[in-house]
Amino acid sequence: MNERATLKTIAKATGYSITTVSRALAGYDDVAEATRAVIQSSAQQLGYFPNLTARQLQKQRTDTIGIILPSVGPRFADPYFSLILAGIGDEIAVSGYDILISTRPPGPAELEAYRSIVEGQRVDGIVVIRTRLEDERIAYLAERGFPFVAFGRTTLDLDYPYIDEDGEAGTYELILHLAQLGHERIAYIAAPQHLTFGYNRLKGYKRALDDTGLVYHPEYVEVGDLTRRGGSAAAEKLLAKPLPPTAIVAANDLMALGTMNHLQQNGLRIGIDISVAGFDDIPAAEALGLTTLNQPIFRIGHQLSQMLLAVIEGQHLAEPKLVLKPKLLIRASVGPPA
Amino acid sequence: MNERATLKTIAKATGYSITTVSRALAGYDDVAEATRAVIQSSAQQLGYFPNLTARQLQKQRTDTIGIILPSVGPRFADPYFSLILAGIGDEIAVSGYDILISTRPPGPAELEAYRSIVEGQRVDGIVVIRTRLEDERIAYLAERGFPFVAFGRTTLDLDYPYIDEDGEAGTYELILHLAQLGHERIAYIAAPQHLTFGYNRLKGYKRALDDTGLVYHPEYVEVGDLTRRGGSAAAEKLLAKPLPPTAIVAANDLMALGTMNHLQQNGLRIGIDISVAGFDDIPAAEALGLTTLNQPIFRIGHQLSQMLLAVIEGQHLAEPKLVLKPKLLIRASVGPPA
DNA sequence: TAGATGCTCCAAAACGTTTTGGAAGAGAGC
DNA sequence: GCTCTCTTCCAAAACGTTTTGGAGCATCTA
Repeated sequence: MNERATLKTIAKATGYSITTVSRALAGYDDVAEATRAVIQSSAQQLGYFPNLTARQLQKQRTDTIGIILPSVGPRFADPYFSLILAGIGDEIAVSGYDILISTRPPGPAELEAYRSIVEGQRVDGIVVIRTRLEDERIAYLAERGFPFVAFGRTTLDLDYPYIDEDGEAGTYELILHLAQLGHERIAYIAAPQHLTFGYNRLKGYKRALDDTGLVYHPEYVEVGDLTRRGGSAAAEKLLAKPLPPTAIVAANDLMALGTMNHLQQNGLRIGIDISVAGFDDIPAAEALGLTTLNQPIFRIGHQLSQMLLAVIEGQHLAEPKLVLKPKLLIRASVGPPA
Repeated sequence: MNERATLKTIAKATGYSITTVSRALAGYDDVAEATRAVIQSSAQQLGYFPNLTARQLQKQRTDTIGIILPSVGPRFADPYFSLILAGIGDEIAVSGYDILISTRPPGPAELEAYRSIVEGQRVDGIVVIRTRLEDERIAYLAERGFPFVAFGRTTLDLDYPYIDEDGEAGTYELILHLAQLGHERIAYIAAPQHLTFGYNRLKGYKRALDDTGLVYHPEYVEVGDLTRRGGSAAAEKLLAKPLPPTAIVAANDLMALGTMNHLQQNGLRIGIDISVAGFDDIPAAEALGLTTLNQPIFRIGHQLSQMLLAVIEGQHLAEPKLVLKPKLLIRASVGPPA
């Protein structure tokens, strides 16, 4: 690395002051066009590029937004995260913003990362994804008054902008569909219940059972860890019941895939001997004919970006709270009970 | 946002100088334990947190590495990117680093982003992923002498650290396997040929045909855009040939999935009427029984991180160039020709 | 008692930028 | 000749940190 050209370098080279050099390059009109030309050509020749860190310090803004991701291995392979990230990154880029990503295990280190990023002034705003019912991250950001938007609601009594899916309504519709097909023993592989979406989706399951006159049996509900493996393990337990379910609904597609794996290994024909459904509509779902609920995560990422930028600029949000109903996609993995 | 506490605030509050406050908090031993205690408690009470931007400016390092991702919509959903990102992020985090992500469309804006991030001193190092045969990004970084590692080789005559898969050997082995099963018309859906991995994988295909006495027919090769849709479109063209292939190999799993979709829609049974194989072993591949080549992308991300950190610290790399052979996974999507 | 040694502390410079508040000089108007 | 207004420029402060190179003072040694 050869030494970098700074404003001072150019100032020395051209004989003008640092101020003038700065203003010339920034396009201010209190510098003569002739001098501007001289300065610009000198800058060009020296390969000058402004030190963005210094600029950030001075301007007190970073043109960067932060996202903290849960680590814990390849779980991140969860298409959910990559899609939302793509949506956010794509959209935020057109406004000239970048994304700062910290990966932390959930827990104290995670909150510490939020503090570090916020108090350390490394970003102008934050997107919180996969909210929890009592989300300390949101509590912190709201209390701190720092610009942020969330993908997901909480049970906290706080006023903050978010987008969320209506996981309850989606699951409700799906269960209803199964009930109408004649299923009476519908098992559910739930997501961890401290996660908002996990809680809401399970709520939809229970409400649908209620409304269709079916009884809610806790033994037909397993909690999974959102991975394929977890889905497979839960399916195994459900199949071992004295009276196995005729349909298994998973709280996300990844677990539904795991369920399908396990069922097939046991010689069951999906959609004929037993029905399976998921939630998310990840790319593999279509390929496998998995009945699921689609939410346009990529576009939600776009919208979250736009909302966050508005918040950062202190604009008033027309719709600070958005709850989107997912779309039921019926595919071959679901059929009437055997 | 209430006003932030700085070193100056603490200095005023405690009566010590900024220097002493700074050194007390940084743990230097030239400050009395009594004063340190006073300063620490004051910092605590004022909720002090160092401004990381200022620190970066002073220390001339950011503890951040940069990655520039191609934008272009949901394509990013490509599990490739999310996996490598997860691998890098996970590993880099344990050393206290963060990741700065810019998403740019390939082209001049992309190179500009590299310049901005490098010259603007926003990161200490960069990971270049999905290299191209003549990669201007690598040319730039190498010429600039900036710390970086790449996932992928180039044809440039430059000495830089990288990890790459042996896409040629992998594809070669796969084609060989098909040939041994008796396939004679093996079609290939290639990746764009300016991408290193695309070029290498196709090379393996050609070499395998040669070595097995099969003839390379250009009309059995389509170039796809790496998406499901692209795979499906390519498969359609291949099926329309006067003498359709008995096996279709795609340069990545996503296109293989698209191919499977298309074939199934046309009533063909995968692995029986026609064989399909991919490359990458994305999560869906196992679920669908897709024969493919596995490369441990997540772990490669880990290794790339470690290499980059070593480069940043100026260490000598034991193995600056690594080419990994992918592992052939034979699944139900492949069988003898009908 | 002079000098040396340790322990605490701090002023100032530095990182590289932007912004503030003029100053110097030229030309215009009276 | 004097004031006013433009135009062009710049010194200095500011953003918040770390580092450099001492200074002041008490205690110890010879």
